Amino acid sequence: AKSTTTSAPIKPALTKKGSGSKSPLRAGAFTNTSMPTTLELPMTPEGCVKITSWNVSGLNASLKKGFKSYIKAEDADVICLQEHKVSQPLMNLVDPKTYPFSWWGFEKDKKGYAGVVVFSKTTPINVTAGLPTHPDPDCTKGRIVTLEYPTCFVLGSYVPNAGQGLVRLKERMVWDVALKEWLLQIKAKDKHIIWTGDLNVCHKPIDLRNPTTNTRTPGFTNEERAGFSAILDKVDLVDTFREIQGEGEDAGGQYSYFSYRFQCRVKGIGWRLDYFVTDKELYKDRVVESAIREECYGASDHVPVVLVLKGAL
Amino acid sequence: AKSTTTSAPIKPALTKKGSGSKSPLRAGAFTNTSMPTTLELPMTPEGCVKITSWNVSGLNASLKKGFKSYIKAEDADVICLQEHKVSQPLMNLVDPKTYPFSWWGFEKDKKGYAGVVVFSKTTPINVTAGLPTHPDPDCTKGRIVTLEYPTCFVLGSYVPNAGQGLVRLKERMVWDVALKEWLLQIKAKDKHIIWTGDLNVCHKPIDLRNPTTNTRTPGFTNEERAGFSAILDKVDLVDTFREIQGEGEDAGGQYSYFSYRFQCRVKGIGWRLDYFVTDKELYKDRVVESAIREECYGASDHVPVVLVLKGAL
DNA sequence: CGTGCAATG
DNA sequence: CATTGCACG
Repeated sequence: AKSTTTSAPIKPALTKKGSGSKSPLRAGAFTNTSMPTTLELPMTPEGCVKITSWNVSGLNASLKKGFKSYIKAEDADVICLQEHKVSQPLMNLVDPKTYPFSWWGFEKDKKGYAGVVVFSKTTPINVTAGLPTHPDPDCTKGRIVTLEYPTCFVLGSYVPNAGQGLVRLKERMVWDVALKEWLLQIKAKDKHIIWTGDLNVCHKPIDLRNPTTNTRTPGFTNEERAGFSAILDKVDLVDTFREIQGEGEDAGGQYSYFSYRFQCRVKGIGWRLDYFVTDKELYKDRVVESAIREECYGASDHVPVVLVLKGAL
Repeated sequence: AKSTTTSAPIKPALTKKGSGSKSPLRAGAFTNTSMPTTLELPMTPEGCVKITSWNVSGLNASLKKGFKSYIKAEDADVICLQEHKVSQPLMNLVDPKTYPFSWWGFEKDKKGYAGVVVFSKTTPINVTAGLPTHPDPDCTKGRIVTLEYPTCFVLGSYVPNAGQGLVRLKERMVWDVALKEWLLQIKAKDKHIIWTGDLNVCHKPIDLRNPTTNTRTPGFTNEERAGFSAILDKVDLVDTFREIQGEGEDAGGQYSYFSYRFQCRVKGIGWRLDYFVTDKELYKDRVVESAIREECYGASDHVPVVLVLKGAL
């Protein structure tokens, strides 16, 4: 499954690639609607670690549609999954020898809803379930986990959706504030921060295909965008993918989510909802690549995103 | 779709056929699990009418699995369907020119549940929705309709299931009594009676593959069997299929329902739940055939049953 | 247009 | 092992 032909340079992503105009379909864009039968992904470069984040939109369904082929092909050091939607840990989802550490989070009192899980090749020093700074921390345990490694914190998260008609926009804003507080608390511990997951926000117009018609759609309201901006500003973090790609004319058109409805995938109508957000030092000194695995569509309505870092976690 | 090669004799079914031993699979038994791609069924004999009854287990699903090919191949004069599970009439389910009459019954306050519908080439004199003799007649309108034709009443029905753990066995017994009363009322009008549908009962051990292990399973309790017996006795009706086939060693093994579970279809583990029950005079003088369309499996967990009658309705 | 659940059979 | 509606996205 793994390609042995690629021996990536240390900073490949910093040479922008795969981007294109905002025209209906970027040149060479992927429009497959099911997982490719053979999946070859670049090896993790020597001396680097790779983290992947993927909203699987239901593990049981994803398993039938190529989940494992992606996991094997990517061979990430840390795997963060969102919306597993199972009510018990699934065994042998990943090879337990390769990933001795796993942590499952479940939504309180709502079976088959949300849920995050992380796997890791190395065992973290410490694990924090949920958002301790949230007014109702118990209700966040299915949505976020903080893994402490020697050099950094890795946060795998599934940020609450504001809901149809924005009925849960207030709860979302409460979450954003609580998360900001939590990030400030762990930042005080003088370790690097890697915040990943389905953040359920498009930060800027460049991050979705149709910004003008979606200003009151969950994920692109001013409130959510401001909430995200505030976190980046106050905690002094950067959106690694955007930082690398820039905001120029040719930087758009790469998305991590394509609605199952209206044939959005084939039409290239997507949203960038899945991120790797890091502190600036880590970004500057250690980030090698921040990429969207757009070709890995079909086992979910989201595709995985990956971050490659120099050094160890 | 219709076969023009068959010119059936007037009383074909009275020569028993298709029956066999109760051994795991009857010789020549159908074990297809999806609708046959080409479906040829005998034409209605000259001077006869044909009625079909079919529990479709969800019309929308059935439509995707060959519903229309059966309807066309059978070309019945009256079509009685049960468990349509839609909340509004579906248009063009059958050709409205061929079947100018239709009547839809919906379960009160329970969308996507039960529901009967009838189509007829000739328009009945009178239509009675539901069971007027029932303590709560409104709650029976999704389950039974009585069509009055010049020479007979045709009742299309979906008899309430006693439920898991027999939690609704009492309601079922109330229904059975109410139906008996209703049949006695219409019998007083000196017309023939044809009661059809998914009657949700196996009358005798011969009517299901595993009688001994199912004495407390809904559909084969003493209470339900006695309720059915009482109707036949008190209203003086006969189970046409059993009357023709008899109760001998070779008469079993023909079923109208095969659970989706446990590969019952392939194993030939079935139940005869769908009937044509008539008054004895009609049976003696006019019934030509009472058959189970066992080959028409796959668009539902039930197969259609048909009755062929001499003369007009 | 998908995921999951719950009720129903 | 199917069907449906529902909540959610």
